[in-house]
Amino acid sequence: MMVESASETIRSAPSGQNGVGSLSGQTDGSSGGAKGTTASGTGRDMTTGADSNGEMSPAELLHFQQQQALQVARQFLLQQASGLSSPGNNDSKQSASAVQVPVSVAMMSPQMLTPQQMQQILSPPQLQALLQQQQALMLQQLQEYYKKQQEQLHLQLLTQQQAGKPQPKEALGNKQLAFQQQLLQMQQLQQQHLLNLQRQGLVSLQPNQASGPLQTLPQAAVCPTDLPQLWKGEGAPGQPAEDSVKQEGLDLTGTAATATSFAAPPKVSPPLSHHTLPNGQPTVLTSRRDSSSHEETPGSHPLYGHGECKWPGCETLCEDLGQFIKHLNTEHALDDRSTAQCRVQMQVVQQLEIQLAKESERLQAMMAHLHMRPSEPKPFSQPLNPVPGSSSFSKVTVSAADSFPDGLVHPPTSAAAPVTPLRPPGLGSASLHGGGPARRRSSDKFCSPISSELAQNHEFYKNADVRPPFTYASLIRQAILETPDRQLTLNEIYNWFTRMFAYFRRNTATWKNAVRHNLSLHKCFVRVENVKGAVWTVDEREYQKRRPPKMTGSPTLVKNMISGLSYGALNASYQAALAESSFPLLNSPGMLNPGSASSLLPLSHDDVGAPVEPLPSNGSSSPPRLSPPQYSHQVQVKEEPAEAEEDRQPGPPLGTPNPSASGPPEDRDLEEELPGEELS
DNA sequence: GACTGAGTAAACACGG
DNA sequence: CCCGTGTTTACTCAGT
Repeated sequence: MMVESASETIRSAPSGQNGVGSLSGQTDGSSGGAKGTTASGTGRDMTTGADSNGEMSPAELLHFQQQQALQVARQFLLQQASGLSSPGNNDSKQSASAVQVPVSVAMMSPQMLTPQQMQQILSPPQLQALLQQQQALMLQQLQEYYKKQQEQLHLQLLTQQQAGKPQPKEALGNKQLAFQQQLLQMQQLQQQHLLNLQRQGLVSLQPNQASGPLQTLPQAAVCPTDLPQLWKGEGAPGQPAEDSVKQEGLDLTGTAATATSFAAPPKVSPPLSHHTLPNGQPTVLTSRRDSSSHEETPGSHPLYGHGECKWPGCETLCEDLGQFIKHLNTEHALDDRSTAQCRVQMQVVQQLEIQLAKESERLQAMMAHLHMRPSEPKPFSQPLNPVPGSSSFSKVTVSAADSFPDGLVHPPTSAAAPVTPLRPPGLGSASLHGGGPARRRSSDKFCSPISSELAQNHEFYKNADVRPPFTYASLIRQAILETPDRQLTLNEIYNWFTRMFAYFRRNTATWKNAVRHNLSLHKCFVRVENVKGAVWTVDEREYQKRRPPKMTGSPTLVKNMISGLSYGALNASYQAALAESSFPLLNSPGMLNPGSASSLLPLSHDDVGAPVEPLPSNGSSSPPRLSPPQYSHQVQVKEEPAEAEEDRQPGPPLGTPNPSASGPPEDRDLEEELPGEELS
């Protein structure tokens, strides 16, 4: 019909979803724009020279860091007094602290400093600690700084690409080079600063310590490829955060990632007596390997790649794995230095994790923003879990959940998806299946409780001319239950439809007729003569009955259930389904207001009461549970009295064992209902 | 292929 | 007579 075609078009529109593209675009834009400098300019400047950069110059940064270092130094001295450092004896304390900084430096500044340079700087305990703290600070600063640079570069790259002139990779490489030069410069400044400190007696350097303090900077340089990738990963279109995480993990393979796995300080910090294991690997490394999937791959090692040692700051070339192992054992044995390096690496990882968390948060916020735009509803991957595999029961579940219009029961939708999708759950799958009149029965099965679904996509349905994935019955019921007194006139129902759904602002004759048809057809809708005329109410019991579980497949099972004699015969899957479907109900007892609640309760008592108890899955036979919706449905359908009306017979059901009353007691009911509904 | 739920269309009755 | 409301029937479609 026309309606259908209309919905069809609408569906296609949102499904086109170019959200990804826009998302990425925004990401890039925000990231780049936030920096406040023109990407192009920055990039070129960087190519030529470090100082021409318009942003915070390395010198400035260094100056700032130096000031911080002084401050930290004072703090450190105080801390030393309080014995904050390593618990071990004085020696260990000294050695540990003494090693840490240099090591970290060494591992961080591999590319930047030559071994000689690194050896050059020696550090006493205090300096070590100072540097360590300073390092943390600078690490953060550098990472941010570097990130900015990368953002700019990325932005520039994008800009140029958009201009149809794909920038040669060299350009980017040059920029990175320039940036590294900047870093180097900063390192040098830092070294000078350190020397000054040394002269002043603030610190003294030990010869055997690997590199100077400045190496911290390089740490960022070590990760230059990592950070940008991480950033790109999140910003890149179609590249979910997960990918970025993966990338990070990959990039940091052997470093950050692995370090994280064995980040437990106790393991690392205290110098262990034993250095190597049978396999020749250091204890620390071994443990790391063990936890790593890489370990399993013979001939590979997380710390070995491209023929060189990936140990932070090492890069020693190794012909093969064997040589590498040897190298590991000799150069990276479990000593203070390695331990300190691990610590530093831990810091790196922590920083990255923090950064990742931040970026993830941002990504979510961006996605939320984009998806929540009512004007541009975007299709969304099915956020709901239609309970695959239990289709026959899912329906019951839905209906049960539907019984709580107040929205107390929220489908997994919101929980599952970080962002509340505007796109109606049912649209993607069944509700909009093409062609023909809108037959959304299936969608109804898939959709979450109408109340929550509506609550979440309220704006969407309100503005988008999309047919809601609910049946007329469920919509009518929702409309009625939304009102305080749980009753509506026909006209009010009409109004609710038009108010809530843009879709129902057209073809009024059609859907109004359908509404009337449903009101009359379904027993769950009860017409009540009111002072002001006739109003419609909902009989929850009937509504629940309306959707008997698809037990057709197992008539015997149904019979068994009805008889109430073979509850134990219920197969596990069915019981599981019962339990599953029961949860929604369990959570939403409050949803029922006096009126509907009263009507619903009987149901639970009737059907649940006897039958449920035997069911182990639910564990509790507590009436409020209504756990066995399907079950109850079945029973009701078959034998339950049709007191659908106003459920004024809560007693009978309870008192008289309905289950067993497979016939006699409720004859009248059966006669009333069966002919019409079941036997028809 | 039968059964069933759902949507649509239409006829009809009734009362304001 | 028109309109809104309510009931009922018939048909079709889709899922099981």
